[in-house]
Amino acid sequence: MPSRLPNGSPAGIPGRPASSVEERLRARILERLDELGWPAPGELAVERPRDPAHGDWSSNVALALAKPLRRAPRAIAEELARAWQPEPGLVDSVEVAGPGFVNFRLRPDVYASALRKLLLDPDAYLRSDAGRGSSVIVEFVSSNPTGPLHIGHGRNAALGDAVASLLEAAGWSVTREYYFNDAGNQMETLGRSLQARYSQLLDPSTSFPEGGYEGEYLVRIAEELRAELGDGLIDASDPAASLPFFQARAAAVMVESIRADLEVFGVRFDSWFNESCLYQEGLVERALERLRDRGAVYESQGAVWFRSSAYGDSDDRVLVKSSGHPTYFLPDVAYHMDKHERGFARAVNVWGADHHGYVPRMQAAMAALGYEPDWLHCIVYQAVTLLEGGEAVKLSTRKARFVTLRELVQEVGAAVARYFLLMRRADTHLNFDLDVARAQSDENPVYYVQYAHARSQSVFTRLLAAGAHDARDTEPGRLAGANLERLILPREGDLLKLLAEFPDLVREAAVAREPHRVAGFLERLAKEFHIWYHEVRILGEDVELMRARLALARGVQIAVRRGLGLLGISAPEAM
RNA sequence: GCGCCCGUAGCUCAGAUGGAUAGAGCGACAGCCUCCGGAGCUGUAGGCCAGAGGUUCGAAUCCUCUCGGGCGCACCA
Repeated sequence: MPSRLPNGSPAGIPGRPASSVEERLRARILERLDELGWPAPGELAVERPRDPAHGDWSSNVALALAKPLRRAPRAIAEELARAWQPEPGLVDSVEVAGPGFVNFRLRPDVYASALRKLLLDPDAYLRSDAGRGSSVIVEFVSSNPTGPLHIGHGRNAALGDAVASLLEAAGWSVTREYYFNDAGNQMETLGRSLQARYSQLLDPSTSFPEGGYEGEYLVRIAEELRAELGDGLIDASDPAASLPFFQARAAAVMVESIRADLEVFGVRFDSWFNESCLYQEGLVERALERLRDRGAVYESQGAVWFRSSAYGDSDDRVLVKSSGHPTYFLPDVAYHMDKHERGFARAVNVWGADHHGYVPRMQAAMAALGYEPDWLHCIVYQAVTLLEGGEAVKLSTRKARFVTLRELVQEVGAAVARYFLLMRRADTHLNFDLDVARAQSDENPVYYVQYAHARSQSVFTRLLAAGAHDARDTEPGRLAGANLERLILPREGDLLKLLAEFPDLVREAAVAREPHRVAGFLERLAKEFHIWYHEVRILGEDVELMRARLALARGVQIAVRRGLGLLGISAPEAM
């Protein structure tokens, strides 16, 4: 995954959409440097300046070349601007400003043709080639089925799914996988807890195990069990004999319930992976052997250790306890080895902040196994605080006072829940304000974006209702043929430029694995759309102008729908 | 004690690979519906980017330290 893209070949820089305006301008700049006999700078910034007075696009090329050329940046910029040949295709004017910025204004038809491409084939328009078709496995949620999913799992699910979608848009072949720890002693505790709940139905004085899962959901499962199979599930002379049954039952019910919760949330996995398979197929032992072969393992005090400190971790880690049982870590290494052996070119994990300490040891294991340093990427997200009435609602699986993901979705809807969980950077703490999420008002940013989509739809509906046009006149393919030169208002230019940024934004968000950038873009786009909508009348007597404006509205609508789609959020045609 | 994340407007947060005068939403205040959806639009106020040094043409951004907040430091998972 190139986080930094090579500047070498003007013809086609890998990873950038070939059709993107930024890409074309970047290529053109590099051509000019080549003509002048100047080197390409190591890092070339081409970006949209905040201040429109600085042009459509701006580059730091002269500043970056100041050192290698040993000349003043301003002089370099001026020479570059002078050498710029008049050209029909892309650049309209070049200016030098400030300490040596080179500012470009592009020909309007550049943006018009970008809109046409968006209308004709949105998939192709948005698709970049950063992934080049190679495969990546995105593992997320992977919560142990000891209780219902809560809002923290929701952040994980929303992030993992959105990152997966972004990677797909960036040209990766993506597998979404859920890793299910069905072999650990948490599952045993779960079984014991269920068994105790069942016993309590028969004899309320039965004690509940220390550290058990106290949630109400286990009482319900116990009641179902009793209704279904009666009172005789526990042999009084040998209570332990029934434990595996309760464990299996509890696990099966919980997994199904998690799957259903995720379904309601709009998240589906391609694959569910059971930890127990790793043991059954001997992968755990093989992982240990592989580490041993590489000289990364030693024994001490009756335990087997991984020399992780030799691979960047702060301490060595136990793989096999002196009891002879593996730690949690060893099967996890085996699991990642399995991902690698399944042929994935990259792996992405989505982990809660409470696991951030495991990143160095897992990376150490990957290094010891000889994998590329960036084969595994861990996205670590910070905690979610649920606020209601200005107060934090405490979350705790064990103590059972919490709002489940399912309740949250029922309360505010999947769209709002997902948007709120994705609109902030993963590495900041997230305050999820239930009161704002519940509000169907201008407090709620989701509706602002969705409204842009619904609002443009209503224009098409209105047009058709008037009777003079048929449905084909509102089709994107048809509208691509509109005379877009009629879009001469500054607002229309702003919208067109914003739409032209979209492909690069999607690629950058994918490469950085940061879905919140998409949310930010959608809010900007919706804002520009609403301003424009307020300023102009789309439907009117001048049919040519109307068609141009319909094309723009359609382009915005498609971009909003695609962007929301990347976040796993619906784009309603009416609200 | 050590490690990771965070500290930007009253609140919640963006600020891309260091770039030009620090941004948005909400809240507050003042406005806009004979007009395609007012879940909208316009304007005003609000900042020593936690603090102190350093690197450089240039720092909210990189480095060091201090102070705050969160999380993690198991032969648990």
